[in-house]
Amino acid sequence: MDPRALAELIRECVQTTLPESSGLSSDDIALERPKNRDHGDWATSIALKLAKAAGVNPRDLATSIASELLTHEGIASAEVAGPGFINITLDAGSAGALVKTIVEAGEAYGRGDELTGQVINVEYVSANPTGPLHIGHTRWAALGDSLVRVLRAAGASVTAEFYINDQGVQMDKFGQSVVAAAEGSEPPEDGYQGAYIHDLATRVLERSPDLLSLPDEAKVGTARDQAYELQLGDIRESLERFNVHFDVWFSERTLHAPGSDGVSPIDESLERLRAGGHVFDDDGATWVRTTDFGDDKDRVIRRANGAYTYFAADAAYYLSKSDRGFWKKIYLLGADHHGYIHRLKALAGAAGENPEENVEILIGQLVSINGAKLSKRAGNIVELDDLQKWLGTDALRYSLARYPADSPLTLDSDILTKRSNDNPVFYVQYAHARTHQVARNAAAAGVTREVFDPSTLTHDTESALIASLGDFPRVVSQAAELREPHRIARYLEEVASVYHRWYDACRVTPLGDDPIEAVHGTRLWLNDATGQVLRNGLFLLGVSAPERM
RNA sequence: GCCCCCAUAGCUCAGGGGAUAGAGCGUCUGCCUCCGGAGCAGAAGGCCGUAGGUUCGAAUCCUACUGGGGGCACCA
Repeated sequence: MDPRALAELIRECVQTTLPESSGLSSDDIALERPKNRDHGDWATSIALKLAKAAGVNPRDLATSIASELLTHEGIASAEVAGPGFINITLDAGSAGALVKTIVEAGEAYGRGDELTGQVINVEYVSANPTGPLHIGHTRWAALGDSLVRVLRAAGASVTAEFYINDQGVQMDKFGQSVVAAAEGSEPPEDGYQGAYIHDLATRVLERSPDLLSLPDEAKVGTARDQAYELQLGDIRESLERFNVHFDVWFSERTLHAPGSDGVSPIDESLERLRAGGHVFDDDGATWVRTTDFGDDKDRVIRRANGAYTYFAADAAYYLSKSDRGFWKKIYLLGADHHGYIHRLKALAGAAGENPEENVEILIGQLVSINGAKLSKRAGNIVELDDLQKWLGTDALRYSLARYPADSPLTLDSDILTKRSNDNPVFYVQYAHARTHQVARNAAAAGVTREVFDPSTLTHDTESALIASLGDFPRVVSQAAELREPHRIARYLEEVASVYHRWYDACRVTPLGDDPIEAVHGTRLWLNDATGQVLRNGLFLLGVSAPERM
């Protein structure tokens, strides 16, 4: 019996004992795994929750529900504890049936439909194409990609998008910096520096040998656009190597570019906002009254000199996402961008959407790492490429996805480079490799999955492992709803731990010359189910699940 | 000044109202005659920043304060 079925059963029992609770749905049944295994497979506090409104004693209500539960098949025990908890133990056969379900579902196990029908755009990383990705981008890349995977697992239709800030003065500075490197002259003030700029200059010169003989304006423009293309290509390659995939690379320039009618998307979006009544002119400039939607000050969208602000591009970009059919726009931003929250929410309001529902901004705190060498190449930052070569994709992705985004994080390089259970990613991957090793050994010993008798799975570690595997769908669904992929990692560590304990206590392959019995084949199913769950979970984190290590 | 985030074991961190607050590291003690010891079992270590409040019940929700991080452009 899986948790959903159990929750439904409890709901029926509650309704039988307390008829006035007919409005209850199985989602209202708070079902949790007791921390202490002695308290059974599952516990519910439903009696505590309902007692007050019903005007009855919680323990009495719990006792009635528990005795009703006991009349149903599959429930081994239902005991009332403490103020009114009901501790439920499933019988071995009923609990173990889940094992076969998992193996048969395969990759689909854990996927759900909670978010089916939601069309979501997730924008993350969105680095300027003027230099390599650094450790901060790396955190959002790992987190964002995992979030996308988790949302998809929950049934959502998700587009992963990278917004390229390829317009504006910083791009010109970038071009000037490359020219300076090519000429061997001083870079501009606040320009880009580091060996990578010289590398880019060399590559640009290879593509455009006549660069330096061009007139100044064309020279900077050419250098800028060529270096931009090269740098963006490097960023894409870095991300693909990091197992992070974007569906859409959205160029800010396209928002500024006039269409055949001479009107740019930004021009058009300004008119749309104006038509909505949220635009006013003051002091020669054009403003959006974002204070109507909770912003702390109104925002200039077009300066008195006629130039659009960055906010104008934000607005046009937002409308583009809406026009492309995205019901929900999720932004992953660094802590230094939290000032954007009100502005983006206000844009949603000004666009006639619901700021609470259509925009979601996840602010991530800073990340740093002990023992990292700063990149001389890119000028004293910690680069994604260096981190990846140093720690490996799996360790890096896992350790970044393992923590919630909203707490500052300091990684410990000593632990990440170890190949032992100090290092959680190896602990989990090792458990997965072990499921394959056990399966190989079982096959060699003649144990097969022909027999499946879940009533033989009676050991404490077996009921614990089964219960743990049964949690996976709800963990995925929680991770999706809360936008917290780190829950997957924590869960996998739990599964790995319970699996190792089981492995220590229960053998799949009989000892010595002992005969092969039903329990061995059944345990092979359990072993394989565990491997499947670990594999499915690691996939959601973008981490490999090796069969041998 | 205003806004956002954080504060849990010596360290790095989990714990979206529930039972005795957890994991790994570090410290201490056990377990290799057989499926990988890259593992397992156990011990020690906590006024959950402070003070109030809500609740049958608060690390969790609310308020204030203290301490730390980040941010407040007609820059991009």
